[in-house]
Amino acid sequence: MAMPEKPVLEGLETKWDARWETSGTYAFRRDEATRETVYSIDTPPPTASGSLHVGHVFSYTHTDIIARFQRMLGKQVFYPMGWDDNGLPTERRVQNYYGVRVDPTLPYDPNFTPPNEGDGKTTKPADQLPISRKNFIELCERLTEEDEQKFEELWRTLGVSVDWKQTYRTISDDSRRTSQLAFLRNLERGEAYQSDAPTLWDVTFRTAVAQAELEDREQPGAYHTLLFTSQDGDLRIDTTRPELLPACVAVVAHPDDERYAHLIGSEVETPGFGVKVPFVAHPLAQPDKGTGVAMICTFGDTTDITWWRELNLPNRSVLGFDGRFVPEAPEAIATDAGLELYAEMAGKTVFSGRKTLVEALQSSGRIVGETRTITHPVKFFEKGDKPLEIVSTRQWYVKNGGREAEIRDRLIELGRTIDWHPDHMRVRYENWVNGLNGDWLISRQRFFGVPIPVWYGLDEDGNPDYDRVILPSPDQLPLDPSSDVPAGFTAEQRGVAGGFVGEVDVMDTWATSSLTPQLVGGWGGRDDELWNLLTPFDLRPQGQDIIRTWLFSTMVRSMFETGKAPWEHAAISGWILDPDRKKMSKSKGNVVTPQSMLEQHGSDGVRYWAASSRLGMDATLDPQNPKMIKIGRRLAMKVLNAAKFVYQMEGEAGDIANPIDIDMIGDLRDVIESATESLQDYDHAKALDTIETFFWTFCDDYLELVKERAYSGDPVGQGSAIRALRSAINVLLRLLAPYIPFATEEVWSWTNDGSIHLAKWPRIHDLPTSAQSRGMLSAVGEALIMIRRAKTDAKVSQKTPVARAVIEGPSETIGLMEQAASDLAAVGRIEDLQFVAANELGVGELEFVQQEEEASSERQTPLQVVPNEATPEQKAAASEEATQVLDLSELRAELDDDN
RNA sequence: GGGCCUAUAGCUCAGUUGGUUAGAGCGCCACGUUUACACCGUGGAUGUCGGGGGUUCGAGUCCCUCUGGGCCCACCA
Repeated sequence: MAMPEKPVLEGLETKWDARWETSGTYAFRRDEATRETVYSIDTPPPTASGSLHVGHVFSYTHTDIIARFQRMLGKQVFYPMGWDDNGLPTERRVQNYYGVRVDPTLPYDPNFTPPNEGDGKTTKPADQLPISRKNFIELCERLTEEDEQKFEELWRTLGVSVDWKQTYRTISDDSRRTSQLAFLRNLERGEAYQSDAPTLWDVTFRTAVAQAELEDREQPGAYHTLLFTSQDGDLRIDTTRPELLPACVAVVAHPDDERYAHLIGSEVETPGFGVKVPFVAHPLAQPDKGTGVAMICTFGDTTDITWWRELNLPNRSVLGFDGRFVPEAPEAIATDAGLELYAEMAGKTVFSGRKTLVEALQSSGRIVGETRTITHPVKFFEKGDKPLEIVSTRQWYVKNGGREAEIRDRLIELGRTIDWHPDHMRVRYENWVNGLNGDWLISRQRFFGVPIPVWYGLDEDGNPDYDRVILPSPDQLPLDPSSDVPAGFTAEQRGVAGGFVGEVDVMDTWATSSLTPQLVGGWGGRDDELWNLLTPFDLRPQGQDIIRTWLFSTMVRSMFETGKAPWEHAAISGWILDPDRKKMSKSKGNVVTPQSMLEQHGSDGVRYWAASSRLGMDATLDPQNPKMIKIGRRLAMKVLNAAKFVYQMEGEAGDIANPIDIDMIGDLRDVIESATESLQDYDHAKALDTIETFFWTFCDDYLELVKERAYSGDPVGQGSAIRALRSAINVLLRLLAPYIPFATEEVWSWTNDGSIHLAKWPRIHDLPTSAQSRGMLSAVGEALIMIRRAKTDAKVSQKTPVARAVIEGPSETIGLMEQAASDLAAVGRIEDLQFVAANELGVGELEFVQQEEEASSERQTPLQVVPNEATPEQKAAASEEATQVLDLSELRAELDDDN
């Protein structure tokens, strides 16, 4: 391919993405693969309905660098891409985009067309058109497909070397089948079970949520002091949730609290409702909180659940699934006044129920003192807008060690079998495992997701008997129990006494994405050969925020299925912070769209920015001034230009004979060794630093130094230089290829047929000389700097000819410099270049060294070259003197004569 | 309350098992258009290594402690 007159970065993304696609550059060549030669990646599936942000670009670049490195090492890289279309984000987006909502009672309409087709408007639920579940799911599939197209375009622009034939969607038939199969196997082995128990509940979405989906938010609240009645008279109890008083089942104090010891075992009466409840003791009660006595309600918080369980208390729930007080008062409320009070609260929300109760008790004098407002952390569903309530419902769970120490220990053990990058991320995993307080709740009362594939038998009254679980046969999968019929039944028996009813819940989105290795790897009899080829996967790359969800849940599923960890390495990327060191997020309005970033600065530049951060380290990005991206762009540009410069040198490559050429290649050998080692250790940033540092030295010093010789016509010197230059460029391109794949591929194409990304990673025995570096390049670089500085100090062009120059320094350094004397003289335009050993004190104790200043009096163009070790005073003196005697007009004249 | 990470030049960051005078890039200042590169080149200035204490011949590095920043978990009466 022809080398362009003036190489540019613009357009390289489109050009090369298309060629990589048609050439199948990144295709996984299965027939050529064995487990030993495969490098398999368990790529994170981005949420299809979200938008990609710079954080994605950041972490996917990290993964891509590893993928490209491994590919160049000769591995068959299995690098798939998946999309997570399950879950609430999709559901919500579809509701708003099409203006619809699910009504599960409606029949499927095959000719349905959505009322709206546009993004950006949030329609109110009242305006949304009710449609059947199946129609809704079809819309979800349609919209996510459109989203996935956009995502793919972005990844292609970024140069992520994914094999686009290896893609999966978590809503596809295969994925649903895999997910349901894995669930049924968990069920078969007793790892999945259903239980009717208090559950954290989001009243807006009307679904149960799992521990991993919780987050605390600071909320305003208020302490009220209620007066209960004990055998001693008034008993003061502080609470922030007075509205749960009708659900009060006991009051509790710490067993060692002497103030209340005599009351333990007695009964007290609740204010307003007149219910007698036991006074119990429990170590979780904190004497210093409030009055030291707490009321136990079903259920105000998770501590209530613990008390309720451990103290074997009755359940008097008052909040319904909609977060409102249920119509019927708990049976324990028997007084007329109590029933009347409850009737006022029934049907109200938590907020107005509280108001009603507080006003009633204040007027009857059973709330005393001032209410004290506070702010305190309250549990929320991470995607929800209202505080979670706790309701008792039947739900499906998968064991995760939250209740069994033995499972926890195995999970910790498996976590130690994988290499974490960085290593301390393992601690986060272990902290999470050790802090679990319940099994994994996988059922969700939602519509879009993978259905739980079971039915229940109906008794003779037509009520479901949840103990009679009817299971499908594996060949029925994937299935939807609300439309499919279990074996041995007919469709007419659905909902009929003695018949069956389908489970209406779907699985948590993590229940499917915890199976990404299985989804993409052909598990479950779909492709056993592939599964054996890929597992355990080599790499799980992901963000640190989803260690507790994705990483953990994948580990759980793998432990139950295989008894092993699903991967050998986990690479954890950090956050993107804005200039104020805040995590970037949509709600803060400080996000930059990756598309605009890539368009504006080019993919190689953006990749460079991402690559300069180590795994696990947060990176800053100032969208107004993306410094690192600009530097990356400059590097890519320099690669194009330096390579072009080298390739346009005419002349035959000869043997590497010149000492400086040998030494440069020797330095390059060290770079290859160091960069390879870093990359094998998943330290892409360190490798890049090593490569880049050498590359700039190569351009600024070596290339400048030898270019005169490369053009000289001296067959030996020229041949050596050209050979060295071409070898070095060739190696440097390959070293940089994982980082800046577009610029390097462009340059590679000028002199090669195949893709650089399928070229072999450089090895030291490929170099044209096996000699070790003696540090000549850096010594000569020093000399170059001295010469340049002298000219800069003299305020003359670097091109200015010099009659005589003397370089001083320690004899060892001088010796190295001397071997490049002719190159130095050529680049410095020095007629008479001499080297003088300075006294032995040299390095280390410079301030005592008296440097002799050399000056040529000939032709009155003195150039003083002062070794870098000189003190600032000496430098100043030298420069001053030189300036004084310098005849600039004469210099200019000489320069003009040259031209 | 428990845990993890982090603090080095104005900014973003390197700094290996402790070892001469702590580095790079950006920015800044000065100079310069040279057989590729103005999306450019050359050179220069820039530090209480967050504070305090300790170990050591020697500490940015190891230990203790305090402080700031970030994150996770627990608490939620």
